[in-house]
Amino acid sequence: MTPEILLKSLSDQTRLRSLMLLIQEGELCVCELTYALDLSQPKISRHLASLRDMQVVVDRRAGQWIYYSINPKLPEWAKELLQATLRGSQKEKQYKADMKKLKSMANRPDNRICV
Amino acid sequence: MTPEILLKSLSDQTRLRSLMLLIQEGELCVCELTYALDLSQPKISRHLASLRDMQVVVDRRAGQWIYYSINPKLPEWAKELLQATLRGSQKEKQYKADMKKLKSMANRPDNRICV
DNA sequence: TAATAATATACGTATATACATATATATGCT
DNA sequence: AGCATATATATGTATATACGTATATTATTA
Repeated sequence: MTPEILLKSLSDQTRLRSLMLLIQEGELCVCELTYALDLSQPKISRHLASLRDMQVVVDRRAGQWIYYSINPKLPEWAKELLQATLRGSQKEKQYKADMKKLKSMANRPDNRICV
Repeated sequence: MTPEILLKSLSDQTRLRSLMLLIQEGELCVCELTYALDLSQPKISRHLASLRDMQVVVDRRAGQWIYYSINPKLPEWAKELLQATLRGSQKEKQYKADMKKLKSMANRPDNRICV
């Protein structure tokens, strides 16, 4: 992982919003992100795929659902960068709205691994 | 300053390389960055202007030279994000080469404010 | 096995971003 | 004033990136 790759992954708003939720929630499936961010499924899927390709996140399949989470193997500087980003994001309206929407989602798949 | 803006400013390699040198050196003029990064003057100038517009850096004129430095008013999370980026960058070949080139520059303007 | 749900991908298009080159502006010096 | 140096900007072009829509894939359930 290089700063260039990690920063590129954070340079798009959809990926940034997704990652901020992932940091907070541990792991989320595509449908949860689609709902929370109010964006189309292909759009979320495409951005998550690019995050996976860049090894910023990892995925695991659980039945129909594919759960994404921050790659635990990220180097320390990268994790700290993400945490700093989160601290900055938590002041933003958009971030707060996203979290609220996520929490309000009915029928969230609950077979997740708790983190 | 928002994460979106700061991260966008870091998503281009020229801006990233410039910022990494600025963090280390305190302040640098356009000609020093042009030399250290081995890029055209307009390219450096354009990117520094965009960093200034985004308020990531500030500038001051000293005679013919215009010195750029990290905006001291950046919020804490942003400074920490930049430091984390620096820690990641210091492992990279490119970063090391840039620093080496900078140090090797003859006739660096020396009327800088020490930081 | 058919139908449904969740996710992924392909493809054409639109937009943003960076680039090189040329030119303009500002300062210092003689 | 005239010239050199440092920096900035304008312009057209190329490239990267994101987008919407349609379709494919994979797993579950009836």
